[in-house]
Amino acid sequence: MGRRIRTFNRTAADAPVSAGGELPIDASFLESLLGYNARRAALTIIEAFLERMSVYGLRPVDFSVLSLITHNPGITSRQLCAALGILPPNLVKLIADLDKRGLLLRKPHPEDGRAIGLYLSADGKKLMREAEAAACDLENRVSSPLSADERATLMRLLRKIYQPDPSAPDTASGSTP
Amino acid sequence: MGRRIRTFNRTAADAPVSAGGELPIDASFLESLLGYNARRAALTIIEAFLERMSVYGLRPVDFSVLSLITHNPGITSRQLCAALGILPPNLVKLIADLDKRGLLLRKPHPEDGRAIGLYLSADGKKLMREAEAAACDLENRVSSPLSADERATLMRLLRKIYQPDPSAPDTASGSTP
DNA sequence: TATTGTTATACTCTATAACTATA
DNA sequence: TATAGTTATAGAGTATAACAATA
Repeated sequence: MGRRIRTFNRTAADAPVSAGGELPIDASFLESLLGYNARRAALTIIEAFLERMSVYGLRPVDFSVLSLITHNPGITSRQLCAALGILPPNLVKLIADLDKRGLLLRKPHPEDGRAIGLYLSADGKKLMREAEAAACDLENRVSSPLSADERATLMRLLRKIYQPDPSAPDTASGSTP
Repeated sequence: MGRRIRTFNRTAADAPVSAGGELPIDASFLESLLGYNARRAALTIIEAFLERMSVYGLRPVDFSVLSLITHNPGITSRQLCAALGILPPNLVKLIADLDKRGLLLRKPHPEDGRAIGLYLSADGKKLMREAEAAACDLENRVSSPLSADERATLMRLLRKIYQPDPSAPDTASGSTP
């Protein structure tokens, strides 16, 4: 409870309740920025995710890795790094820890002697069945303030931000010197 | 360029271009999650923000702090911490660095001898006029894939996620054991 | 006794360089 | 020579405990 949060733009969720008698802070400029609102929403969801997945001993990054292994058996560390934007040195301990927990099988790649294919063990499969179900349950919970249509619209608009249609005209003055 | 990114769910933006001949990775489960999409969008915007603000020597957190001081002259460290979710010990160096750059004035609080009111210096005001204009320019750029209506809808739906209307019924099964 | 601002410190996350073994 | 996986390490970012001055 009262988990402490990252920086950037955040308004007081768990601020130590003030002694009182202070004027409210004007954060309207920050609140007019898309980045502020996107980050607030992402942090809200990720915080719920952290809490929901802690039962399984999985951080978001662990879940992401295991989910990719689940749906891509034999995937290599290099491919995980590319797909998740993790740097190779930082994946080593993560994989080693999941391996120590008996969730993984590591088999030498049949064609490339340098690579190691990653698979879920029986325990790993069992854990991920539960964890992915929990993720779906959480998904319903965090999107409960939205109608089904609104949820679909939100997904679509978010994708337009990070995967802008290259054929669409760029209406803004965007210059990057 | 080639900035390295945080963890959680990310698909390869700057993945080292593969040797080739590999099957594409199935990330459809991750891509079905609202948190994944919200984080991807937030990171896209924040990355553009980092780049745009680097001319001013401001990280997002510096910009946030200076913006709050701009619109709340005399604000205290404690209030900044509450508004931005920063822990007091972590704000000390941030404020000290902005002060060293001559962007701030620190005046003892007239009523509370423990507190220090924060103000922008003339240089700070000049910098923030430019930086907030740049933030508005960036805002137009990142939201350029969206129509004005879509941008407003996105803002509204994001706020519904992190500021759910308490009077609305919670349709989900949300249990947190 | 509680709060503001601070120091010291630790832990996590992210990043770079360099090694090894294979290709 | 280039790539997959690894080691060691450095730097952010974030966290807690404890202190002095003030309320």
